[in-house]
Amino acid sequence: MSKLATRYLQERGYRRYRCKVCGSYFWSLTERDICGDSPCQPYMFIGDSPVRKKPQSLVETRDRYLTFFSKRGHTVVPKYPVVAARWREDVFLVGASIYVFQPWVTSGIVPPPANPLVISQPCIRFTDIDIVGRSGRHLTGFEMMAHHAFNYPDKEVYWIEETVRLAHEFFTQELGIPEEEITYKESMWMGGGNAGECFEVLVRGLEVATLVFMHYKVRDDGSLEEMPMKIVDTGYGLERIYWLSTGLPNVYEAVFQDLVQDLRKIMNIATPDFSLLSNICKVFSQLSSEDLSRLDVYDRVCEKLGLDSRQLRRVLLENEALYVICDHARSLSWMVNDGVLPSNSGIGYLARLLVRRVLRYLEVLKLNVEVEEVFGRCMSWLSRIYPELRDIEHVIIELVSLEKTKFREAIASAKSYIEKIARRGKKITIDDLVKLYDAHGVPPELVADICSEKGIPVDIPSNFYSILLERKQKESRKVEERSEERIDISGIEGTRELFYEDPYLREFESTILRCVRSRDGKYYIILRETAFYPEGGGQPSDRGTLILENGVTCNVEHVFKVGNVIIHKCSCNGDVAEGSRVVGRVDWDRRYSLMKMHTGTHVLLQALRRVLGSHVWQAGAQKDVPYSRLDITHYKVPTEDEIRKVEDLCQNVIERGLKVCDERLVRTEAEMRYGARIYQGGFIPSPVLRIVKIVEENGDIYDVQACGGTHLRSTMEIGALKIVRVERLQEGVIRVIFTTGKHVVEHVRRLENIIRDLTHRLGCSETELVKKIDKILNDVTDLERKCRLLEKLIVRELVEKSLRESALKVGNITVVPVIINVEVSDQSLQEVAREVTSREGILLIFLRQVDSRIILQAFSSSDVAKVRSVRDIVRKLCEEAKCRGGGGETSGQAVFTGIELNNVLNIVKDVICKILSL
RNA sequence: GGGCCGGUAGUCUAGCCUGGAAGGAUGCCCGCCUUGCGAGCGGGUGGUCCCGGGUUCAAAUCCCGGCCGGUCCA
Repeated sequence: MSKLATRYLQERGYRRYRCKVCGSYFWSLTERDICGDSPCQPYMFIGDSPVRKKPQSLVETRDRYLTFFSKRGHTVVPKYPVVAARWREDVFLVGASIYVFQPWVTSGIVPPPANPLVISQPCIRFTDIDIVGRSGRHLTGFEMMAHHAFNYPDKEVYWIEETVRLAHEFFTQELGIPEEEITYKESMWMGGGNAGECFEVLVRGLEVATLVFMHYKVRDDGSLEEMPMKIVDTGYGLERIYWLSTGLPNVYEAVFQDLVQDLRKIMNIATPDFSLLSNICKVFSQLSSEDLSRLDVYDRVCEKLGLDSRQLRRVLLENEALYVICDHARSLSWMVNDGVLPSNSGIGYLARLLVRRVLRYLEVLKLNVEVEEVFGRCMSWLSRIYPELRDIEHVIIELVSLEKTKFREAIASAKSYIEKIARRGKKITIDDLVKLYDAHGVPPELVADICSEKGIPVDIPSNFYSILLERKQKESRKVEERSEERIDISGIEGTRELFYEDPYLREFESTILRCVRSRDGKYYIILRETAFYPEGGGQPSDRGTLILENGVTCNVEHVFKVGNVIIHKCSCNGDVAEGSRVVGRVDWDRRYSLMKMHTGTHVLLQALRRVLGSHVWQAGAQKDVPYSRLDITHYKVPTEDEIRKVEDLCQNVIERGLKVCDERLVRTEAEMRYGARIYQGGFIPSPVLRIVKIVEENGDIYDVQACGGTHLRSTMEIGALKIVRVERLQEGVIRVIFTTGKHVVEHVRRLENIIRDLTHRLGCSETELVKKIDKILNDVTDLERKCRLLEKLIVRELVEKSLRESALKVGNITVVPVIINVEVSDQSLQEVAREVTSREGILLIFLRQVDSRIILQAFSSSDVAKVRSVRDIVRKLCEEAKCRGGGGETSGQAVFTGIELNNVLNIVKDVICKILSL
């Protein structure tokens, strides 16, 4: 008997059967030979929903779910961000509700926020992106509703029996689905590092929920390891359940109903016949993902349904585009709101992919509508359902617009690339198609488009994307390894951290627990307690001195943490004895500056969020003196006006002297109290978080973050904050360089010095600086021109003199040797040469002495080249004399070494006469 | 994080494979034609060929390293 057998289902009359199509075991009230999943059976609910107690909207479906479980002892937990990277480093996006609790809760280190709990968690998955809008049921973004129970060895909440009962009652009692419609298919689920047996809950061909009984950890090699915890991990597809209840032809029509209609209006697309859509969807439900992603899928389906594909292709493609737009707009706005902006690398690329796909559909369909308008409609619809998105509506539209511009540029450059190939009379090969896509971002559909416009033949293989994939897989990857300083810390418990107990402590006494001397003569000292802050969280370590009781002084150069032990790297003027008492003195001037920088970073980040939008998250930070930097997620370099607003807001917070305080909270407790916005500094590998808050006068929170740094008591101590520079670090990441406190004054002094220096050198006042520099630049250009004219005058004179005095006539050719005895630019020489050789029958030879070498430059008229090319002449010279050189038809050069200028002149004359008279 | 493509007058771009006087278009200035506009014709102007190193007699071109931009994939 299966591990998943439940008394509950058996008592209700459920029996175990085996699906004759897929071979899976499943439980059903009535006798069946098909499991009830697609593709084993087609959808049977379209136009005929089995849901008797229908919810009226998506929101109502979610509310009823949450209420149902909350009435049955579950605590409702608010949703988490979709960007999992904020609290874990193994995945980019939340792909299932359980991701929120991995690995801290699932491994038993941290208690869950409630137990049992219920949540509706937005999730994003890119695995099926190619068939979104087409399969009828796939979305990149969806809400996974879930009830979770965490069973500890000493405390069981509930397991399989109760989970199945709750699920069954939800579907039958809350939604009123007749229980003979529901089947439970046995399967196995893996994800996020855990696994377990599961039930797929199926209703008329649609999987509406998965009940996972997670009790394995997945090892790195893929094998399973039993966990001490047993976790009920369920997942109910909000969108699918609502779709089921509407009986509409596909999930998109159900979820995005009025938005789809609105888009049809502005895009001038006719509403298709729903019975046709229903038939299509039923056929699609039985196709594999691979078949669905084929370019000719619509032709095949029409054939199957006996319909004319030419007419239908367009209709179906238009609707696919509509569905893709709705889905992608929702996923994108979720991601942007959590600080993910379109970019060429990292997680940002996934956001760009969403925008690019929408742009691609609009471009291919040639719909007479701008993408800004389309997203405008989407955003105003989405803001009604997800009110937190209202703030970023304009952000989405602006960045979509930026992406559109880039896409247009890509298409333009593709056009010129294609034209170039056509101009050369070549055909467009698969290599070209790959290059156009890979390097320019233009998909083959659009290449075909451009080519047909220009009447260039092109053949696009229908398996283009699999060809691409094959090529990609050949590329290998490198792995980096880092080496760290290794100090033996065995037997030492954690160092007491005085800098947390009192961040203002600058002098302390302690005992040396261990001291290791390294090969380079540095001492690595471990104390029982310390006020020296170790490097971490973007704050550099403290410096200062340790003074031993025997008078030896250690200069603390670096401080770092290994596990819970803090290590001081020092250079000392004597031997350091373990057990000795020491007095530690922190370089307070530096540390106090760093505290101003750190608290300033929090003030600044919050100001940036408030001025630029809630999509702004910290992407990295480094505090330092005299300048610190803060990297933020944002899609363009902020304007001067925005910078000014941010600075003003910071100054306001500084002058109001807001209180800064910290507290230690268990991870889940902190998340519940303050939300995911605490994760600004990146992944923190600890079950307990130190929360740093800046609190307004009325008790509101100005800023709250999980942070391990040393902070001021009041923002007033920052003194002043000035943004020094902003720059684009990568696409979607902006670096803000700023300074605080007395370093602001020093910064101003540095600027003043530069200006003063300039005014002194230029002999003008500050206000005249720009004008003066303009004048100088103009003068320089002017002088350069005059200089060139004079150089040419000199060279011309030398040439004329040679023509008069030393030119040789060989047949019709005049050989003109010119010795250049003044320093002139190559450009002037060439320009004169061009003038002279525009006459017929001239062979001009410039000779110059440079150091011990003699440089020859030869230029000839084009008719001379027909007799003898300069290349030949120079070659002959090199045979006869000690020189190296070469050239082309009408110009060339050679270098002579170890020979006098006059000798060179004679050899040159001889050789040229000889070769020209041959 | 990795791969690929690119960086040449104010702007767009050819040349790069196969090293040998940096070319075209557009803009700008002057002149001519025209009643004027538009346009056309002629002349002129504008370049650290992204930066650094190497190879070479010679590098925009070949090699190595950086910077910047684009793009695809995890």
